[in-house]
Amino acid sequence: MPRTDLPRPTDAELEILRSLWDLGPSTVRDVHTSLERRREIGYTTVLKLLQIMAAKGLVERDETARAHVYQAKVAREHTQRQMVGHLMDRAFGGSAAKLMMQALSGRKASKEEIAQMRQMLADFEKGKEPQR
Amino acid sequence: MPRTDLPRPTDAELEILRSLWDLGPSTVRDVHTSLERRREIGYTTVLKLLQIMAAKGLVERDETARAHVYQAKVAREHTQRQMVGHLMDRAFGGSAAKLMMQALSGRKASKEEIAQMRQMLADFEKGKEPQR
DNA sequence: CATCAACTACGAAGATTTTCGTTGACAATA
DNA sequence: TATTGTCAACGAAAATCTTCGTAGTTGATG
Repeated sequence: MPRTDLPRPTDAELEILRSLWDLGPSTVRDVHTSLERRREIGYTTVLKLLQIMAAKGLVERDETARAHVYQAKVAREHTQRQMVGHLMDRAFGGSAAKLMMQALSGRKASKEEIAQMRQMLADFEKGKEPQR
Repeated sequence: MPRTDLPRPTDAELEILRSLWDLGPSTVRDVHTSLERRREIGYTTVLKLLQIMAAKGLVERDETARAHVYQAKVAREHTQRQMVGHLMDRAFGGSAAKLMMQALSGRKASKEEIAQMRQMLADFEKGKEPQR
């Protein structure tokens, strides 16, 4: 199984992935409609990006119907892990604690979020892999 | 005071900044020597990057001596916050908890680090701004 | 069937980033 | 002083990323 690690998505690619993760398998039209709510972007731009992403292996294409159906081939969590790992290495010397410090700094985090994080730490210490 | 927010550094720029943060004010030669320990990179490449970064305001240049001396104009913590904030927004829907989850996932974090994080959460809840 | 709408493929322009070679100035030194 | 080494400036190639126009195909509709 030629499971080379897939490349980190670029900014524009991440936007697309976010749509796909939310929408599930979608046509170019679907993705474009979804993205256009956030910003102006041409239909063929989205098409091209999806084609490129298919070539890279980031998405999968079903050509059965005339309007091809794309779906994310990388899981949201996998990509998140990949990206945060990259940042942690390059900007935080690999320290999760420092990363977290700056993540909280200057932001408001809800009680629930704090509680969630506390729970996570407890679980993690018990050797549980973080969920989701 | 025209203090517009400085741009996020690119990958190569971040590399340079890491050197400058560690070394303090340095000549191009210093930075190049430091970077070359990690990977092959031409001297003029580093020079050019520093020039670009000076134009962007990411570093400051002292031209007094023949060999100009550069120093980071953005603090490490500021840049870290900026970058992690960006990632949190674009890939984690703004959730620090989710970010942290993936940061821990699949990694080993030391007892000390966990304790540190726990302390941070406690402090944060008390309204303390994270330190450093 | 002729027309129109929706779709993919493709090329390529534009923007940004990364890289380095070349040039000319200056300084150290033989 | 002639030579050699170090430096900044600059332009530009190369690589990557983003954007979209145009062309051609297919399916639906009058």
